[in-house]
Amino acid sequence: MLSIGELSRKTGVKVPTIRYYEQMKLVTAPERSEGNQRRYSNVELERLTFIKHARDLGLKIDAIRELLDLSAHPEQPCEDANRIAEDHLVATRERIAQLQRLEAELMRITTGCQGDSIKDCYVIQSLSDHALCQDGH
Amino acid sequence: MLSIGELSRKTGVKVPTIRYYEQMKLVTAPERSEGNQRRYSNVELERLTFIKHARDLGLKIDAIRELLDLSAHPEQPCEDANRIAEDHLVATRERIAQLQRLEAELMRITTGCQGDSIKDCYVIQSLSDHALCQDGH
DNA sequence: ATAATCTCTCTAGTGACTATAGCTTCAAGA
DNA sequence: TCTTGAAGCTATAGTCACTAGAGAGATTAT
Ligand SMILES: [Zn+2]
Ligand SMILES: [Zn+2]
Ligand SMILES: [Zn+2]
Ligand SMILES: [Zn+2]
Repeated sequence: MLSIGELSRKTGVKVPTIRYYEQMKLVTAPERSEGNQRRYSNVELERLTFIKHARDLGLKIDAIRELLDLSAHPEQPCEDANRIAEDHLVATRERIAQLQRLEAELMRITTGCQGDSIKDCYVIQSLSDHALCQDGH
Repeated sequence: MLSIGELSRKTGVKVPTIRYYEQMKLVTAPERSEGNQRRYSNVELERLTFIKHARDLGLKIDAIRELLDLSAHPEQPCEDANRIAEDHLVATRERIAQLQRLEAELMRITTGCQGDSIKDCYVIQSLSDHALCQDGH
């Protein structure tokens, strides 16, 4: 049986975050010691490891909840799990594309200023006037 | 003189957001009509246009506040403005790089599943076991 | 036994908005 | 002028995924 601190060290999830996940019903409330402290078994260790990995990959809590529910039904088809992962991949790609447009614009802006005074600063001018931009953001 | 709705339409910033910016002291409280409604001049239109553009480029409110303060002193050197823009460019690039690592991992995961049942689902397995990943995230 | 560390609950704060409720004001048509 | 409907007002709470802090109690090591 693990204390919350030990579970935290093993998973890399911070102690207050574990308690937050319990509140959000992402993990079920574990057993308690005589003195009311949480005591975790390997089942919870594995579940929290799953959650951590999914969060690190950028999945939202709701998506993770769905995936956890699905993994509790091993005989069901896995199309829903695949769809969740694919949707997240698509969203990630869209986010990358958007950030790349911003990157191009920011590069143009930062390299355009010769470091004179504010009244001639190309950074300030560019922010004041979107017409100087190459792209629609 | 513009009402808040007209200002919203001209800038693309939603009405509640304009009021929020006023609360955050990003824009100063404008004049009021006899009936206590906000009335904006072109000064505020330009300022809000600047803010909108900076937000669209991903700058944080605090950075925008600094840039607005700087642009009020036209004779000062502009190195601080350049630094803010460059810092944001660096942060944007880091974010892109991180998302690209996630994208690669998600692509591997989503293409790895042949759509069988949950107990054989490669999506679920990958989330359970970071050792299957190619990269550290 | 004592000290150091951990854990408990509860509340509030973060960033940048968004939504709702219940009210008042404004502008335009009849 | 009266009326109606849109727009605006304030204040409060909700979003997401945590993070910080206070003040009390539990556990562990010496
Ligand atoms: Zn400059
Ligand atoms: Zn632009
Ligand atoms: Zn699958
Ligand atoms: Zn991984």
